[in-house]
Amino acid sequence: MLDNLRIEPSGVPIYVQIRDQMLRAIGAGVLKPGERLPTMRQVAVALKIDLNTVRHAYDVLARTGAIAIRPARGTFVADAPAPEDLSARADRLDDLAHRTIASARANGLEPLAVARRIIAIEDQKDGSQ
Amino acid sequence: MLDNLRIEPSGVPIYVQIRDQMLRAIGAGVLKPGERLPTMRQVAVALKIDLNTVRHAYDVLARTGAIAIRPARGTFVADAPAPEDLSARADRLDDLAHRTIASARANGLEPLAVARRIIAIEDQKDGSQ
DNA sequence: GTTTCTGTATTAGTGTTGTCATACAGTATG
DNA sequence: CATACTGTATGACAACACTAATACAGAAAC
Repeated sequence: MLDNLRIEPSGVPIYVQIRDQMLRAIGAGVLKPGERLPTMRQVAVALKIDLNTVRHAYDVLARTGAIAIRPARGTFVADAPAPEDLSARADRLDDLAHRTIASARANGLEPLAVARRIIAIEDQKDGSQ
Repeated sequence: MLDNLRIEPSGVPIYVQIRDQMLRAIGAGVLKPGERLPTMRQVAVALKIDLNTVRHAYDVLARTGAIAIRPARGTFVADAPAPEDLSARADRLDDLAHRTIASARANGLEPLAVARRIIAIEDQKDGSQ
């Protein structure tokens, strides 16, 4: 897990990059429910960033229920995958939706038009499958 | 037009509120292509905000081609976009849609769910205005 | 050409965000 | 209890976003 972590100077906040990679690892099953995550320090050292930056990422994940932080013991992938995963998922969905809307507006596009386009693209894929 | 402008302390930046209301007015046909917008000062005075805040909003609108600013003469709703603009616009729309789909997939989300969420958020905004 | 209207530019204050260095406190193991 | 691990907390910093006060410059009308 640790070896797969990467951060790049893309303008995207480091803690967001970590958060996303953790979510992906959990979603892909690389990290299973109950499994222990790399410690904050391990990540900090591996990526050469500050401990608090990792903490920030873990905090967000904990707040959305994706992981459980146990002080002085470590952090673990949340074991109740059903409800917690759903809420974390809803948060990510909301986040992506809002970012897309902001992006659309910034480019003079109608958010609704973007939504319709996405639906059209997806429908087309269904037809060809 | 001027009378319909409102800003509220919602945490949303003032210039964004103005920008959105202008975009809506243009989209709804309240402001027609070629028509003159309220001057920056008129808006500033009417809303009791700074001239530069209005300028910020107008700048964003101008950068996306929604309006045309003519120094010392006023600002005007952009004429109906040329065919090339329309196709460029379609390209940007397509691009954003695809990027959003990719982003959704990378995060284990259903693109269609994101589209539906965008629609829901936008509908909610309409209702609250 | 003076006045009065337009948008433009400069500068500054305020708050938030992202990151970091450093010190702290709880847990486990011997 | 000593040690080596966990996560936690505090304070500082730079960068940025947002808003504002103020002064500038071009166009138009008289």
